[in-house]
Amino acid sequence: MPIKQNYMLQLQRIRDEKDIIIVALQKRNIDAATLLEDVLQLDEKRRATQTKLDNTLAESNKLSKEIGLLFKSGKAQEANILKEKTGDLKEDSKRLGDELNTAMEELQNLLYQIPNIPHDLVPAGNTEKDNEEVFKEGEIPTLTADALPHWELAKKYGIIDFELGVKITGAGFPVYKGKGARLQRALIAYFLDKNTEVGYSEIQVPYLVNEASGYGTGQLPDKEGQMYHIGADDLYLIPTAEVPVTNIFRDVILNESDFPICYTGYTPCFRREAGSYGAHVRGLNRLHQFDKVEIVRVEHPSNSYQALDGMVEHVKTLLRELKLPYRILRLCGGDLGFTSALTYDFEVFSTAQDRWLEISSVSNFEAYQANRLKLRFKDHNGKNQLAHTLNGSSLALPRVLAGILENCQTSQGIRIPDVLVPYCGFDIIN
RNA sequence: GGAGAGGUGCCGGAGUGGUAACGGAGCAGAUUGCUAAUCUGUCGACGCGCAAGUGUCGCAUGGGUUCGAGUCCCAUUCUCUCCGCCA
Repeated sequence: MPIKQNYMLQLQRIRDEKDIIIVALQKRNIDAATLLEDVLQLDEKRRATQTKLDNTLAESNKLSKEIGLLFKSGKAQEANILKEKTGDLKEDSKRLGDELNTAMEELQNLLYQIPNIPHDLVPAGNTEKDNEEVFKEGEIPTLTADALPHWELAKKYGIIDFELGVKITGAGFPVYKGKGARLQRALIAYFLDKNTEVGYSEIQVPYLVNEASGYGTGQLPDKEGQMYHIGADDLYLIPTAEVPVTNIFRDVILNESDFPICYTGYTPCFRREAGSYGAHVRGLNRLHQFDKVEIVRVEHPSNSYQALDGMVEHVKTLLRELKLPYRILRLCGGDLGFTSALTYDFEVFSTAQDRWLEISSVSNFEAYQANRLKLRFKDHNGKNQLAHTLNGSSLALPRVLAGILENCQTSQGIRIPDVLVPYCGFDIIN
């Protein structure tokens, strides 16, 4: 009888460090005490059941073997006597097996409710107001009185058509035209080139993923309603390239020498954004479909924070070259993603809107995703350990575009940042 | 969409009801005077144990038959080949 083989390495940590975990999760404003207690109790029940089941099965295996040998040597009568003794064992093992599966399922459901444990650096706090600004760079231009927000500029120069998108699909699906479309393509190519230059290998992945992949990176079950779901085939449109790229490593056991693993990929991203309305979703601020270039790393646990810093530095160089004013925030516990241990958000300043727009989110998931993915590596002792996964946007296109339009507007038109000119083939939109 | 074949460990590949051959890779240990060879060991998950160890489960997935299932039955799924359709 097959027993479900869920991977529960998290359990060991909960057993060992329950109190530490409870304290750490308080940063997320979660009181996990009861939940963890339930987990431990259920775990105990599960282990007790498993021991009983193992013993029952061992006995019945032994009997079967004996029966086999008796039949072989022609002692059918003795064999038949033994046969009669197997009935109870069979019943017991069926009952225990069912109990075990139920316990494991319940346990798994509880474990899915536990978010990642925040890193020490994560500041306490509830909302985005409590995020900690750790870096700021770039000149915020002084705009003239007739400066326009990007959606007006987009209309004025005919480069983005929001209404047309509404006609074809609905709100949040803009149509990029002419130089607008070309600028998007230029940004994608530029980002991919910059990423590959520093060692990320370019990859193209599917835009639809199955349920297992959604669970692997943690979008499921936490963000069930945020992804577009194709019912007929039970597939999800990806909300980020993180999902397909990281799931490359689902059920994989790496060698230590495989590290570091660095991928970059461009994909469109699809998000339902259920529940977000209002002025803040105007123009390119919040879309249902947008383009993004992503970087993903799989690292040895001892190196993952160094890798995180490296990713942050790399994203900085992109914004520096684009000459956009930006800042970096260390997300507080309340704003931290479910699966992340430490996240840095990059925000570009939208001059005409007088607000900051998130354009990148760089995170270390430590072993959280690896636990779900069963992504491990063999350490020098031959033991399997969970690897660490990281990812970051480099970058999300629409808000970069908004930043360029608003910050680079002049009376002559939109001045394209120098680094993009070779990719665009023009230096001004007018 | 129709028809057929198939899914066995890291890879290759046997196994048609009695408890996963064999070959290779990688890794570890031992040994040998040296770009290497040889020998031995070596899959994963979970439980118990300080440990040595030991038990259970795993042959695509889920059920079923049986004292016993890789092997038989049912369902699902994926891959390949041919046909159809098609960028």
